[in-house]
Amino acid sequence: MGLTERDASDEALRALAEPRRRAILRLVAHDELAAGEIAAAFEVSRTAISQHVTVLKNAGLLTERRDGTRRLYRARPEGLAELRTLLDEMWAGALDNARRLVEADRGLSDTDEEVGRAG
Amino acid sequence: MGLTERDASDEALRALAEPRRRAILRLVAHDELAAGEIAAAFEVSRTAISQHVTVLKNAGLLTERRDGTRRLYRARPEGLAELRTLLDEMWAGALDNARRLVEADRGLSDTDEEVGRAG
DNA sequence: CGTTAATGTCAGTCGTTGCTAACGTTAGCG
DNA sequence: CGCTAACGTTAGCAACGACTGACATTAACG
Repeated sequence: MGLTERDASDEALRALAEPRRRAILRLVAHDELAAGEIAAAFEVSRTAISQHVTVLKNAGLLTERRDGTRRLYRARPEGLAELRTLLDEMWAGALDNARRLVEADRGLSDTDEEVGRAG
Repeated sequence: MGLTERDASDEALRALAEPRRRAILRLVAHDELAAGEIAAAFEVSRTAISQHVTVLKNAGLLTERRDGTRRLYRARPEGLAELRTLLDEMWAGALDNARRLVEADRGLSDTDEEVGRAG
């Protein structure tokens, strides 16, 4: 079967996988900035930044607002929230696994598995 | 350039960007499975699965336990928690932005800080 | 209407990565 | 030992993605 997963969560997760895109997102999380201002914060060309911004916009992590020839961007909290929901789902599954180990530990003292260990 | 970010969060985020790796993670979130069992759940070769598991392990999202010639894997909740923390930081920034807009609507004026430049 | 400013888009290059096939490694069995 | 089973590892290839330079587009201004 096709493994070409194409939902919004996948797109947003893949967009966040890029360090440069995360930097852009942090930049526009505090203030609404124009494309030129964003590009000025990096050493790469404006073309690269424009493409990154397009990816972030398609992923629903960014909002575009036009003001004359300029285009202002800012982070979209809803997009981040969706990502956190996806992570929470996986986290719930892992927690279910951890709880199973804890229950097994109640009845058995032979196993030496460690769960929730800060390393 | 000096933008080669190499912390654990970056590695985990990039590991989760792959749909196949997310599927593996969901698989071992419910039960502890051997490498062969994981590979049997997909159409790709065992080699590909082994490499994906290595990536997930290096990202701190997986735990390896050896039993004879077999290697059992299960999800590590801490790794997911770190990712959620990273997302929460970004989310906090976006919320700060939203709160600023709300305060502006109420007529309050606040001092803004300069944006950190990369480079 | 022509010019400039701000920005997006296209084609091509190059590093990265997910994949397969072949080989190496470790643990159990006789 | 030799043999088998369950893995990981390496080399090589094809696809994807990030980047740059050149061109297209849109809006203000005289």
